[in-house]
Amino acid sequence: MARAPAERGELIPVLGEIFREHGYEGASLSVIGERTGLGKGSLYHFFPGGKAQMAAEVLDEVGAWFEANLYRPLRQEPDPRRAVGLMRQACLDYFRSGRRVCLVGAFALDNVRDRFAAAIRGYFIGWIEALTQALQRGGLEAAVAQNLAEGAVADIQGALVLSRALDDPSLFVRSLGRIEAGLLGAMEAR
Amino acid sequence: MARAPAERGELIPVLGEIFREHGYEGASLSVIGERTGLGKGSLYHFFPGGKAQMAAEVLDEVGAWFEANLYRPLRQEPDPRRAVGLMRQACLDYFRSGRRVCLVGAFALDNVRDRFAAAIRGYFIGWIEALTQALQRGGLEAAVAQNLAEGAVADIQGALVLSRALDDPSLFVRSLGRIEAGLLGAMEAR
DNA sequence: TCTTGACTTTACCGATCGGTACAGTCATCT
DNA sequence: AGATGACTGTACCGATCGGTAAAGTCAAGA
Repeated sequence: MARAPAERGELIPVLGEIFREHGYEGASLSVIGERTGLGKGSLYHFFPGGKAQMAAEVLDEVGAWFEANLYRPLRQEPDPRRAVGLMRQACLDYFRSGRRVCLVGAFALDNVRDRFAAAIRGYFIGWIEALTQALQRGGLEAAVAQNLAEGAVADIQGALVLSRALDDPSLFVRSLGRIEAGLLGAMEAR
Repeated sequence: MARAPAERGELIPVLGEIFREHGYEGASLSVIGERTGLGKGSLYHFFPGGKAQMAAEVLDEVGAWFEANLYRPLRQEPDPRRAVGLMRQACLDYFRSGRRVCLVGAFALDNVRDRFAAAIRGYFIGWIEALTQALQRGGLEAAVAQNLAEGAVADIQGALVLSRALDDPSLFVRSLGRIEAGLLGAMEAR
């Protein structure tokens, strides 16, 4: 960043990136101040609740993005095969082909999970439900669709872990292809 | 812990649990001291390299456990179907049916990844290679086996993330069943 | 009995943590 | 021009961070 943002709203994505890179505990106020170009005074003016409020708003924003760009298309796209394709593309974009980590997943593994349990839970529940709906529209039975959806979401999270562990973004891209193929195949088999 | 361990070796698993629960940055020396029952003096007597050495030795121990209880059986068990079953059971045991997080996966998402990159990479490479070998013994072509192995390891990591996010260990148990079935099915289809 | 050395206890170090207080700054409105 | 209020810079708070130093404890060996 290195310069002050025009609006408070522009601050949230920057904070998101900081939490993604450093984790909650690792994102110290000095790091945040440095990256946002804002002193503590300004930060506490915008976020009287301090770091916890910053993280909460970032989680909200992430949740809203996924709702608008992933869950809603999954629920509304009439062609379920196309819906799954949209999900794949949205993931590729959002996670920068595996170079970007899932903030919510990282928080889930961290000991801050308890503090943001509701937001974390809502993020994944929303994803699984939306994907389940799409799969049901593809002719799959509710229980089967739910199981497949859980597996696919878990697989995406795992692919992010693994591609970061091996420092190999292509693994994430490949994984997404395999996951999409698996879902399409299941719907194909009716 | 609450009491001093008889041997230094008994310290490592305790440290592992601490890092699993608090992450690297969250595992402060005061937390470590409290849980191990050891003061800073003792800790630095055993680990002159401080927290970094503790984490490194924990990673080594975890790596050794997986080598002995997962990778080696995967490579050596003559019946590949049984090998996959052993992997499932070992994961259920080690990850306490999803109640326990994968330390290496958590480190991979954390910003300490770079510091322990080699150990993290080795852990996952070893797992993927061993599983790939088992799948090849099951009649699968090298490239196919490698792809399936990557996917299975990622899926396990993702199941850990998801079951912790939803606070639902049963999701991990179910996922492991699905993963095993997928691998067995692929070998079945030759 | 005296010595040795592994281990522990305690006090301390400078740095940094999240957070607070408050005096400025500065564009906008009256 | 004067007042308002959003925003910022800076100094500071007590607590805690990772790490060091050194005196003290104590069982085993000579």
